[in-house]
Amino acid sequence: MSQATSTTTDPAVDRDAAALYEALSDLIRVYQFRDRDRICCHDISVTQCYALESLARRGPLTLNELAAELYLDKSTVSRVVNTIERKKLLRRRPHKQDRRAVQLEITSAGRRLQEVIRADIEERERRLIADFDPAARKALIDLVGRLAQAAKERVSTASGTCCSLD
Amino acid sequence: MSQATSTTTDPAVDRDAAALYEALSDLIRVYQFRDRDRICCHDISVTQCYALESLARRGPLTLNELAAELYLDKSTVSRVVNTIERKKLLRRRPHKQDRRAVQLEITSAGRRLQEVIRADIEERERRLIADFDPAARKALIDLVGRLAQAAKERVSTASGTCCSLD
DNA sequence: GCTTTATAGTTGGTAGTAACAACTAAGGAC
DNA sequence: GTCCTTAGTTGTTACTACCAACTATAAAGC
Repeated sequence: MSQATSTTTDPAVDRDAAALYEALSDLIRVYQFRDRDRICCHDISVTQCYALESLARRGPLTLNELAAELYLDKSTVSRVVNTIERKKLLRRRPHKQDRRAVQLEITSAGRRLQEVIRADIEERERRLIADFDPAARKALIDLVGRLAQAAKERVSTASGTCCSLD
Repeated sequence: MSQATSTTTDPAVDRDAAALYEALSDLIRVYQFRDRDRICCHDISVTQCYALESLARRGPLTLNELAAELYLDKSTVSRVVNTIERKKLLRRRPHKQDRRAVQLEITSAGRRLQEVIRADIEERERRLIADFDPAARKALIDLVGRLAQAAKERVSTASGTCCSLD
């Protein structure tokens, strides 16, 4: 964390930032497509799957918590939850302490489906990285993790309104 | 490229695949959000921005070519193009050789907007990686690039119907 | 050259995503 | 107990995304 967080003067960083931008937008585009394709054939959308995954990973959540987890507006999540609930993949339960809130719980069917999808995507992942040598794999996972973490921190601190910048 | 592409027996690969799955879905979720936030304040959506970016990078494309580039159905792209055209960020031109086809061309306003957004996102990218040492940055860019490439190849070969699975 | 057959793009229809704003109901402060 | 806040839902609007059906042009077959 140097003083030059606002605008780097190091040309190497600039170059790398541009390269990373390219590589990441490419990756994300392909991944989005692949996930769309992979997930939709289980009669569930990508967002719905993310929601299930969050519930599977984190246990029961309130609607607001889930919205925060997914970086979505609570109204959007409320509707997404409706759809998933209709498919009996999760349940709305009254919250123990707070009667305004709901507890969202994944059902066993939901968990099963989520497992299938996860296994499916992981299998693809496995094939992708099988060609990488172990050290490269480790580096990749580590770096992507750090990048995600860093991005997450930026988002939560800079959160709120659009274009508030920094 | 070993013989064991279908199901790896190497437990290290399995573990790494799971870890990568976690890290990448995290990253993609945050990035999608961030991009949504970043781009939408320029009165343009993420998909629209991808379309502009493709045209800026690759020059004039037909609608089908753009659809392939974005991994979207041509009907979707046709409508996305409508929206962007309405905003005068691109032009539909008759194709020279083929009167059925259209040439999609980014306008100078489109290019300017795309530049602003790219610079904006790159600035964020720069801050994210500024904390990484140069070697790690290089490794990250290289690995993400390879991953995107590998994913792209898989997608295009395994393409076609959903759940066709190799 | 004229009839298939294929391709490029648009439009219709449907479902879901996503935001903001307005609302209801419940909790907490005083 | 009124006032303010918070949890979720619903109304509204616009866009994303698919498949299927359509029009117009191009290319192949004969």
